[in-house]
Formats: sequence, structure tokens, C-alpha cells
Amino acid sequence: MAHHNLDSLDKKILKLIAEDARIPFLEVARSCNVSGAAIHQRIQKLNNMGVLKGSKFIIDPEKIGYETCAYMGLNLKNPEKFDAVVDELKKIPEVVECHYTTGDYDMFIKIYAVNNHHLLNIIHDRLQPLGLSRSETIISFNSAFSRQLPILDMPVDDVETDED
Amino acid sequence: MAHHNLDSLDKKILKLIAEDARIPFLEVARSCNVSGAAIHQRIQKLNNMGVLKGSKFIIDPEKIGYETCAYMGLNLKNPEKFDAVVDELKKIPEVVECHYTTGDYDMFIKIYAVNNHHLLNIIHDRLQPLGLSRSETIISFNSAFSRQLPILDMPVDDVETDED
DNA sequence: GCTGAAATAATTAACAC
DNA sequence: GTGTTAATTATTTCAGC
Repeated sequence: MAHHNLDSLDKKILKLIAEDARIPFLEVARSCNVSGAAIHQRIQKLNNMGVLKGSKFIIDPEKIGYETCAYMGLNLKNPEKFDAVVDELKKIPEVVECHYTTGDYDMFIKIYAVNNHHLLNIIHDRLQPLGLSRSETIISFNSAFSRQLPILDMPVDDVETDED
Repeated sequence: MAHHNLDSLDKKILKLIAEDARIPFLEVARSCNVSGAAIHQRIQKLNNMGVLKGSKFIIDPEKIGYETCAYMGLNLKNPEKFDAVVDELKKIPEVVECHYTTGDYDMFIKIYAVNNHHLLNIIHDRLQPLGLSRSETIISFNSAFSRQLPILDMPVDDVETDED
């Protein structure tokens, strides 16, 4: 199921638009030797297929007042209340990602705060009341890099041997 | 320094464009009662200030053939070689984020793989040779949510007491 | 599923406050 | 510096192949 019948034009478009959502579609069109309307229709199709899930501007958290970035592993006193806890986490705007994980933690979140003091406030006042049995905080000093996944050119079954 | 003199129009624009990089600027312009050119100039200014760091399309990893998502905490045998390790990690396209962290790990990465087997191949063949003394892998089953940070309406110094 | 043309929008430049 | 209008280029829609 993995590739959902993406042809080479779909993949070329994805590679061209992935890192710049405001790229002129006519520029993509010229690179692909098709009309701008064709690019538009393909991108509509990729949206409808769920391959594309919208777009976003990348905002520098520090420049809008968030100096602290942390990842937290959480364990719940009542792991069966996972969904309710996710709903509560959604109400905390500083929590920007939430994952259901295997391993040592029940869930794993990414959180920004204005400063370390603000992070401690959030943990004490908003997270602890959710019923945590344990939590671990990893503070990110610096993001060394952040980027998109590559669009695979090959069928998926070839990839497993790619690293051997 | 945090807000870099963002005025209320800058913040309104950021809120409107954050979650949809392809929103028509004229729609933003009408919401803000200014011309489209003014929105364009403001967004240019936000780019020049470094508040905006470009844009991207959100691509569903599963739909392009990546079934496994993991976070890994890494410890280096030679932590002073951090920069060289970052350079090597950049060469592994499946590694999409890399952070310098406090706490139990020297660094923390986000990694996608075609499947669990492929992840193990990457860890064994590409990560272990970098000189890891220890690593811990957290596999994400499911992303419960992922979103942008809120644009603060208030000066930063007010926020610390916001949660008390 | 593509093209080409028409309508709406983005971008650029010249200029006003 | 921040906004405007007007000209050029791009996006979007749609009829037709």
C-alpha cells in the first residue's frame, strides 16, 4: 500500500514543493514540462489522496518569545485514560506534538515554553494534574537540523536491502 | 529581545498564515483591512527578520512508504566530536531532526524508516559506526497531534505568571 | 489526465504619508 | 518605515480533447 501509485511526475512535484510551499506552480510546471493547470490538478489529487496534509509556514520559536524547547516522556497512572489525557494535552497550547509510543514511556510530547521557569510552571500546574506516574524531560539546547523526508524513487521492497 | 517588535498586524498575519502556507494573501489582506501588497511586504519583512524560516508542505510519511517513526537518544563515546557526528547524521536522509540536549543523552534525533527492519538496519549500519556509547529508541505508534505554537498576544514578561 | 484560455490573486515597482 | 495603486506574472477554474 505504501506508495499509493505515485508516478514519477507526482514524486517530482513532491520533491519540488516539499521544502517551499510558496514555490510558484508555474516554476514546477516548467521543470516538469507540463502546464501550470496540470501541476495544480496533481497537487489537488495528492491532497485528496492524503499524501499531502496541507502546508505551513516555519516560524522561529525564539523569535516569537519561546526560548525553551523540551521533549517529555510521560507515564500515566491510568494508561487506559490515554485518550482523555490527549484531549487535555490539546488544551495546552505549548504542547505542539503528542505521540503514542512503545518503550519506557506511555506517551511522548514536544513542548515549548517562554523560559525554563515557564516550563516548570506548565509541568507542575498543567501536566502533573493529568495523572502522571512518572515523567522525564529532555531539554533541547539547539536544533542542529530539521528537514523533510526524501521522496523514495524506488519501490518500497527494494529499500530494506539498501543499507546492507 | 524575544518579540523583536512584532506589532499586532504582524501577529495577526502570523496567526492567519501559520497553518496554511498557501492561503491567498488577499484573504489575509481583507481580514486585516490592508492591501495585498502590504501583506506581501510584511511577510517579506518577517522573513528578513528571521521570524519566518520559509514554508513547507506536510507530507504523510506513511503515504510515501515510511511506516516506522522513532525518536532516539544518543550518547557519544567522544562527545567532543558532536559536530562531526551531526555532519554524518545529515548524510542519513531518514534522520529528519537532530537536537543537542541536556539530560541523559548527548543528542536526540527523529528518524523515519520504511519498516522496523529498515530501522534496525539504519541503527546497525549507519548509527553505531558513528561511535555511540549508548542509544535508546522510542518508537512512535501514532502521532496523536502535531501543530504550531500560538502567537503570543502579550509581552513575554507577562507569561511567566500566566500559569500560576 | 492533459491543455489552453479566462478570471482571480501574487508579486513587483513607483510613489504618498 | 509602512502603506497605497497599477502593471506584470502566477494561480485557479473550466471547457474541450
